[in-house]
Amino acid sequence: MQRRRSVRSAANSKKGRRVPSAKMLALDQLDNHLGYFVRRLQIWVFQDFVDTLNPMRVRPAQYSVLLVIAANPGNSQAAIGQTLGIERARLARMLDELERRKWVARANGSDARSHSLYLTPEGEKALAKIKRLAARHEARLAAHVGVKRHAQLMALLREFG
Amino acid sequence: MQRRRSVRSAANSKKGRRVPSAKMLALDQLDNHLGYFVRRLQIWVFQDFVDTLNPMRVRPAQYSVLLVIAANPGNSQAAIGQTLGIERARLARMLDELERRKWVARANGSDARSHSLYLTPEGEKALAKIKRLAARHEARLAAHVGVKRHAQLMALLREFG
DNA sequence: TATTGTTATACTCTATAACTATA
DNA sequence: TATAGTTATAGAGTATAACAATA
Repeated sequence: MQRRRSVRSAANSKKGRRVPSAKMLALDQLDNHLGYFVRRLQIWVFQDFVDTLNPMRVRPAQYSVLLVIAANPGNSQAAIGQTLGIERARLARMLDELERRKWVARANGSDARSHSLYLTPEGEKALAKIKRLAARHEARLAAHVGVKRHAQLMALLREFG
Repeated sequence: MQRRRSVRSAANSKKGRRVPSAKMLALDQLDNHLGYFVRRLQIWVFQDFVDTLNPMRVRPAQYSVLLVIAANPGNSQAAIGQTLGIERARLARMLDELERRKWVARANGSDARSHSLYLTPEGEKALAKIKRLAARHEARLAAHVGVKRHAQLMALLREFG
């Protein structure tokens, strides 16, 4: 269900196409758009997260869902989705996958329309491993942007929202 | 080819499903991941960009390509793609679309394998309008995160990447 | 009537592979 | 043999709509 390890980490490998020393062109107005830099950083983060978490085959959105279920057991799909900004149709299919892997269980709540979400014991164990890998990713990210800049960015973005 | 104006800006409209005052759950470790905040901000930026640029039907990646072609006329697809980190297969199809709209022209370069990219006069005119809308988006973004924070984030990210 | 969750469709973006035509 | 560009396929993520069961 998941793509195999990214080739990025194996750049210039026997199979990989040689990457010529990137000719960088003028960015013009792009240099004045915060969104451009945010996007470039976000792509790096996403890629490194996927590579680092590859042993557990977990993607960023799945990780966020597992964390929020673990921290708020018994909540509905609607609550999880609203917290993380994940669309309910997408979350339903994501939970199908997490349930298939026996990490998450959908129980029946008081309101018969909704499900109460929990991690299974197996899910708790998996999440412990996942958290260790996620911490490793975060350390790489800090090294990538610079430890000081990482702290400054974190402070600015956290106080914002 | 492009989706109609997002419903987000028309939240709680007659057709839209009512959004209950979002119940926010504990984020746990997510609060220590820079990538989480970057991702949330990136989603806002992307959505606002698409909404603001909707009159010209231009998406962020298209905008970046138009800008870089305009600032570096005559370059190859490979050079544009490397500068912006856009995969060549994706760029080829994006240029098909921009050529179809008569904004971009692919000329033959010295090397018969490559194309030299230019904006057409029509493309130049369109880009002028697009730049005005993009500036409006950037002002909204600054208001959204706070003008001071916007400047701080810009400085941090620009000096980094 | 409104909400929760589900299924389905369509489009964007990313990742790959295979192909052509050149070099 | 390698490069520039194209075409094709698959998966993730997002946006919508429509539906069943329940409130």
